[in-house]
Amino acid sequence: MLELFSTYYAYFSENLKKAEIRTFEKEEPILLAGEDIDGLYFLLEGSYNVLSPEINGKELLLRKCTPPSILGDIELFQHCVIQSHCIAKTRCTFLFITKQAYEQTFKFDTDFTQLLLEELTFKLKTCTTLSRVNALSSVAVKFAAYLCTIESPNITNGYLKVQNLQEVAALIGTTSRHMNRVLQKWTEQQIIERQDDTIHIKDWQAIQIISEGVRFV
Amino acid sequence: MLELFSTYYAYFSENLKKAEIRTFEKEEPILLAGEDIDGLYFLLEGSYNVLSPEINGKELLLRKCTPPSILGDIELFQHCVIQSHCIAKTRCTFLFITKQAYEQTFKFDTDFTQLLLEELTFKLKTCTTLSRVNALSSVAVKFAAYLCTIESPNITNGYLKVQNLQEVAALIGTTSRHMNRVLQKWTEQQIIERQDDTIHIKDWQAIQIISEGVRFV
DNA sequence: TAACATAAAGGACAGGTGTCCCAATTTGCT
DNA sequence: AGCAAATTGGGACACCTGTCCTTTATGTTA
Repeated sequence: MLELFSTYYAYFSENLKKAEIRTFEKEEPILLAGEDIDGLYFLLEGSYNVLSPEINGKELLLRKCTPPSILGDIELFQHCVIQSHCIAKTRCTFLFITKQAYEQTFKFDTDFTQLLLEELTFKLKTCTTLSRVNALSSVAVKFAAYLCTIESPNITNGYLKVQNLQEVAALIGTTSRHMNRVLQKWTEQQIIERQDDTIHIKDWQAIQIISEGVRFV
Repeated sequence: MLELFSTYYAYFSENLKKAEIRTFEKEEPILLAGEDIDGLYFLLEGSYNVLSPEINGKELLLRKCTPPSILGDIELFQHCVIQSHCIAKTRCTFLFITKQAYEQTFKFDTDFTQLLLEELTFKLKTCTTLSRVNALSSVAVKFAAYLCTIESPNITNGYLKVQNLQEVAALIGTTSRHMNRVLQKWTEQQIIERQDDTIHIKDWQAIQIISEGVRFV
């Protein structure tokens, strides 16, 4: 974290008095759609999910964020209320600067604005991909892609603990009923095995093929 | 256009020697996905569509752009090839600056970077909406939303000339077969009337209700 | 005008997906 | 341990959507 701090926010060194640290616990909401925001958040450590506010009862995973990642940019520059829910998935530490600090100081710092531009273009690029996937891919593809995306942190030896099937369904914009159907089919095809609240992925390669290379970066 | 020029790109006045004008005719490709880009384009006049490169034969309307609008930002900051097709829908005039001019001059201009930040956050905001719509809305909703989006320029007295149903279908990520189905249903419901290559929208309010407020801004 | 090529509309069918609901299981409480 | 409540998995059904293919309309050439 210190390394990240020094390379990524080097210029904060002299402006650090204008920044503060904010921390959120696992599962804690960081921002909720519709509320006002007071500044920019820079994720130093931890991870959070960005979810669209629900539409006909379904929410949708827009993005999974790990450092470096910035929150509040849309709201700051578009002068609008918070657009999406942001929920801490692990304990999150942010460097926070106020709108005023941005307007008075950081706005004029080329390194800082470059940082914002890089982050925003990254978000836009991945959002474009997601939009296309949402438009043209089936639930099976999205589910497989979801599994591939969360693979590393949550899966041990191919055993995936499904925390909450409902939630995963909501995340990819479908119903748990349909998730069960997909799981059933994969079970028949010997790709997975279900036991209690765990999914054992027997044929990881098959899942990767089904995912068509899609990832929720 | 002159007004736009002066308010929007005021600072170009002294740096204008670093910029050039580029023009594209109606239907002409401005940028094609996969190619390299050489700088930033600022739309002064005209309109163009941004389409995702096709996936299983379907392309997808990502954005309809009118001034002010910027092209090449993702590619410049993410150092990647062009992400989407950009096709002129009417004659387009751009102010163009090279990567080098950006790195050497404009990068250090606060007004300029603010402009980029505003444009990028705008794109990101609308892209997020689109992503959600693509994930959770039916073809009927998207088609109605499309009609509402293009309403003003293309529709006179509720008579809409369908230039090419195939194209519209591709734009919203479906098939012309299904478009016909939707049109058929709307005809039964007395919402529209088809005659030759024209759609007469008899009940514009119904279309707006079906669109659920979605717009392809 | 006849014959052919092309494009558009729609019928038939199959598969994906959502909704509703019930049965089985798990959970929680006393 | 036993019962009530909540959760979960899955059956039945309907609708949305894509694919394939036939029919009809349009245009083109000899």
